[in-house]
Amino acid sequence: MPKPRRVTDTRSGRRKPPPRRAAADATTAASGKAARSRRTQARILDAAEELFSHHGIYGVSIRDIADRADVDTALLHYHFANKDGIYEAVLLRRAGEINAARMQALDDYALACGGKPDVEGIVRAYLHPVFERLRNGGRGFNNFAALIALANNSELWGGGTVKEYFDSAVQRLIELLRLALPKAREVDLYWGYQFISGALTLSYSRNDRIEGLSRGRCRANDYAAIEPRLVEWCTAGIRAIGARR
Amino acid sequence: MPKPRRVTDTRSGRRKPPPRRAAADATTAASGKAARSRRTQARILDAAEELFSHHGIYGVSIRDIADRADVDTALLHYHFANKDGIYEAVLLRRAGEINAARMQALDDYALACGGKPDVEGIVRAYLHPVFERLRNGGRGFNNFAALIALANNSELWGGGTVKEYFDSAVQRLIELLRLALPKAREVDLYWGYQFISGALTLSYSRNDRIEGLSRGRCRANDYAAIEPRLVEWCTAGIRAIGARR
DNA sequence: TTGGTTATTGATCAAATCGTGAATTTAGCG
DNA sequence: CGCTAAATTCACGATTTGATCAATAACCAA
Repeated sequence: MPKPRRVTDTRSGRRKPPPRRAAADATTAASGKAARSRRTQARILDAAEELFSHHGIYGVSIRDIADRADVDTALLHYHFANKDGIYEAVLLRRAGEINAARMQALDDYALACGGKPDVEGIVRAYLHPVFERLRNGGRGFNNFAALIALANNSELWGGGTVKEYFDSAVQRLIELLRLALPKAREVDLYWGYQFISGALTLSYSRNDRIEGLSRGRCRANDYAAIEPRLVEWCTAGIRAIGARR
Repeated sequence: MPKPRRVTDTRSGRRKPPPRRAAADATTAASGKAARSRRTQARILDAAEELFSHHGIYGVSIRDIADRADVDTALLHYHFANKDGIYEAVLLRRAGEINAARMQALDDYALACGGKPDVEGIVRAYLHPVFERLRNGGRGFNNFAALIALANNSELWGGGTVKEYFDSAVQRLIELLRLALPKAREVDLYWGYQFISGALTLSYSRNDRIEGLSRGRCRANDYAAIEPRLVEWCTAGIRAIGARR
């Protein structure tokens, strides 16, 4: 049975000298001890990200990660204390960045529309940063996204803490929708977000079903096909749901 | 590492006398050896269903299931050969029934509408059987649904085989949508289904986020609130996406 | 060079896990 | 009743897993 979840403060349990990444300068210098350390940490996280996204958190052992990253298992404990630490580090590495990008896109649009946002523009701003990264972010981001999809539709590890990293952008999204649809009821907007989230999540999850169903006419990771359709879909949905009485 | 996935034919690997449920009569007789056997199997599956839906497949051990079902671990091997067998049995127990119900609902509507289906009616027919069971199917069905949500947004065990149990109803759904929207393009209907599926899946997954986001104004399992909104949402979305040029 | 700190490895432990085969109970049948 | 086969328990072995500790390698500063 999974040991009692202790999502908070896994890091404090560490007994070995903690790596102090804080003091390191922002330069991605290719030499030096600190740089090397950072590189191995990244390699470990890349391996963990990929394996976790495929097999789920409990389906991957510390040894699996160490093998794939080509380091000793003890090194994982040295850098991340324990398995929880690795998992959290994997999520935190990208969560902040993507949320910030969404926030930025929404703010940009809020400015550009001159106080008169419309649903389609809002939805597009909210969705685009993710699709952009799905297309150009390399395999790493796609693994991360699949992992998020896994965590999002379950209460597996990190269920509590990590999801909150995305909350601020969601609140901003709803705030803008309120401006665009002043007559819509509060709860309807929240349900609308829930539906957006579900469709988006499935888009980047590891789920090939549509390929079989459509007999190859749709490819599951054809993000260029998905993005515009999802924007139209959500726009129409929100307008419909926002018109409820 | 998760042992090499062998989703197909886990049952054949069994080395002990297979339980022959085929010959059993349909009566749910409360006495007799076969009946007792069936009851314990059901208890095992109930336990497994609940645990799997919470912790994922790799997060649950055979012992966990045995403890909760209050039987010996060896009995699980006797009835289901191994962990894969239990997992598949959990899914198969309900997958056929829910798919058949959906099929029936779609057929009923196709008849009732007199050859002139409209999007809203189709969507409602497709969604209703699930929501009905989410409300009245007892905790067991809700566990099953959460497990499906988990499997649907990942490629964990059963990813290949089991999902296909739902395919026939989906094909029927799309067939009807084609009638309702003769000008829509094929691929757009498939993408539409994908978006429906995503939103629906998130609805019955174990994901409380909306409760925090809405500061308690929406409850994640308030299916009476979700169903009508989801119908409106999907109807509007499909119409929009079907009007693409 | 030397010495100290950090990063990394190798060997190993205790606990947990899956699975098995022998033993025991239970139910039906002549 | 007594026999047989199915259902269930008991005890155990092999392997895996997360984690630790001492020992070594890499780096850097004096």
